[in-house]
Parts: sequence; structure tokens; C-alpha cells
Amino acid sequence: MPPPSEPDPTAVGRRVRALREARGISLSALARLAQVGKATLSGLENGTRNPTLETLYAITAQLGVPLTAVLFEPGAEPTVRGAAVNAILLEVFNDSDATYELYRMRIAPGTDQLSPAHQAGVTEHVTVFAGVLRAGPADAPLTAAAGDHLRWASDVPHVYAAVGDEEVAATLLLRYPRKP
Amino acid sequence: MPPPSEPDPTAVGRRVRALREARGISLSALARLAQVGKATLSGLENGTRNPTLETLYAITAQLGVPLTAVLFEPGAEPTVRGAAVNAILLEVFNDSDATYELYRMRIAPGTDQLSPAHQAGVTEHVTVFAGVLRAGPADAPLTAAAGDHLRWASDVPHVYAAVGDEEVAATLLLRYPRKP
DNA sequence: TACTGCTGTTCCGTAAACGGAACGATCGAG
DNA sequence: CTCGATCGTTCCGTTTACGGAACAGCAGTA
Repeated sequence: MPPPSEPDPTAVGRRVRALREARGISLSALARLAQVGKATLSGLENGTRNPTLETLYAITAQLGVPLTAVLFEPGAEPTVRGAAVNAILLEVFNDSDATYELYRMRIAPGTDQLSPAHQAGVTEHVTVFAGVLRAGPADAPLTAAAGDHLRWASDVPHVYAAVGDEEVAATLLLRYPRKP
Repeated sequence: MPPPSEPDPTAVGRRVRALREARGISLSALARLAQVGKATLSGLENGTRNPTLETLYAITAQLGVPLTAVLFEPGAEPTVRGAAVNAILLEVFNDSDATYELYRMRIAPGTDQLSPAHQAGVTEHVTVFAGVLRAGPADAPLTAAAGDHLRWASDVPHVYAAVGDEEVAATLLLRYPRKP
């Protein structure tokens, strides 16, 4: 999977300031309520500091919003994006002999996406709900239409691409077998 | 709104460790890939450090998961909870003369919930989709069934409660007028 | 056995995030 | 105008998160 969208420190500061001003409370007051220094909050809002998880939580808690409200653009789901693939992590199952990660993914038509190889033993399982997907090992990709299911060993570079001009909707199950 | 669910530092560490071990890579290797010290990662996984947003992001980026995957229990939506009310922030609009926060909320039957007063000028607008809601100023609450809409000034303590034994589904729009 | 390479933890000096105090600016009251 | 209060920023000493090195423990090899 490609790297997640970055939480820009200056954008985080801007969102904190916007939420604070919306509530009509001063920087000094919020710092007092959240029990952090005014210098800390000032630096955070101006993007000149690299806040600790603890301080950021203390502030968002006082603003009455979840941490995600300042980390990302509100409404934006916690997404893992690439050029063509847009996936969001739904669940993680920690079984006794493997870990499973369940993603809901959408693949835009027109562009391919190459993912690097995973650890040996890791497998990917895709179920297509809409569109036509071409995915699998880079040297031998498979094709699946709505309702179809694909699986491949992902210890080699693999690709994702939408066939035709319809966006592909699918679920991706990543299976990481436990090391013995 | 009540405080969000807390991101327990030890739980964050446990989730990072679980994700790392699922991928079958060592602590040393992940530290090298993420360009952080081994001591940093070790302390983070064991919950003895209070990580910076920057370091936490560098690590989750290498694991290929969004920040939220380690902050909260996977699958748990970024929710703002209280005894009876379960709300998730959907959107924030920064208009020229006001800020709007849109929540989707569910209210469990049986228990009431009291919210403290907001800033003067703040108004709440609730649209009920299912169930019967009793909400508004603590001294004069209003009642609304599915399809109804409520509004009140929230500069006084206010309550939320489900009437009957059906769960209430509704949207809540909080309006913070801009200071002149 | 000793050696090599790796694991994860601990020690330590440095860099920086922290809270508190001091600062100039702005506002309203007298 | 002066006073007092509060605003947000800046300075500063303390605390602590940081990266690198040293460490013990364990596997595989000669």
C-alpha cells in the first residue's frame, strides 16, 4: 500500500485555530482549559512546533472534537492513497496464526498502480463489487468483473488497474501469516 | 459535546507492534526504514514515550496504514461519545460569517445526556431521521419525531434523550457565528 | 569454542517541546 | 490620559523525546 496522506503541521495548526475561533474563546483561555502553556498552543497554531500526541489530544478534547478533526481535512476519511488506488482501512483482525487487514478500495480508471513486494507468505484477496479490475503479480495480472474474487501471493511486485472507464469498487483483504 | 475517546499511549504502542510483527519485520528494520532511532521505536511500542506527531507519522507511513489505525481501535470511527449520545463529525464549513459543524448522531434509549452551555450566539439544529427525540434547553426541552427539525440557542445547558425504546438517528448542525 | 550477525533494550548527549514569566499591543472603564 | 485586564507573541529555564552507541541475548557457522 502507498503512503497515507500527510498531516501537514501547518494545516493542523490552522484547523486548531479555526476550531478555537469558531468557539469564540481566546488562545489564552484554551491553553488554560487544556492545561498547556500558552507558548505551546501559540507555536502549535502557527506551525512552529511539532506537537506531542499528548498535548494535541489535550487541546482537541477541550475543543470537543476527535483528534482526526485536526489531523486531516474534516470529512476526509482516513485514506491510504496512491495514483490510482484509494483505500480505507476498515478492520484489523489479530488471529492466532495470522493478521488480516480489511480495506475498502476504489480504483480510478485510466491509470495503473504498482505496489512493491510484501513479505513472503503474504496473500491478497480482492472481491470486486463494481467495474472490471485487472490486478495481481506485475508479470501475470488477473482480470475480475463485479462479483468475482481474486487472490495472489504478494511477495512480488503487483499492480492494480481499472479496465474500461468505470471506477472499480472492491474490498481488499491482506493476510499476514504469523512468523513461527 | 463530550470529550472524544482517548488514545491510550500504551494501546498505541501495542497496535504499532502488532502491525509491525504482522509484516514480519524487526524493530531494528522498521526504525531504519522510518528513519527514527531504535530507542524511539522501542519506547513507543512499550508505551514509555509520548511520541511526536512527526515520528508517529513516519512510522505509520512505513507500515502503510493511516495514523488513525494506531490512534484508535481499528474500525472504530472517530467518535465523540457521551453517556447516551454517540456522534461523529462529518464536515466543517468555514463560512465568512459563521462556522458550521455537521455531526451524525445516534442516541441510545433509556438515558439522558446533559451538555454544558456554549458561547453566546451558538445555535444547534437537529433533524431527526428515526425515533423520537427530546432535546433542547434543559429547562424547556422540545420533542421531535422522524422528519422533524429542532433548533435552539445553545448558550444554556441543554439535554438530549430518546423518547420510548427506539434508538434515535439524527443529524446535528452546530453553528458558531463569527466574532465581529 | 569463538565469531558473526542479528534481535530488542538501555544508556547518554543533544535537540526541541514543554510551562511559566515577561513583553508590547489593544481594549474598556474611570 | 491612566489604569487594569486581556490579547497573542517571545524569551527562557526545565523537561523530555530524539538518534547513536553500547549492551546482553540468541541463532547459525566454522
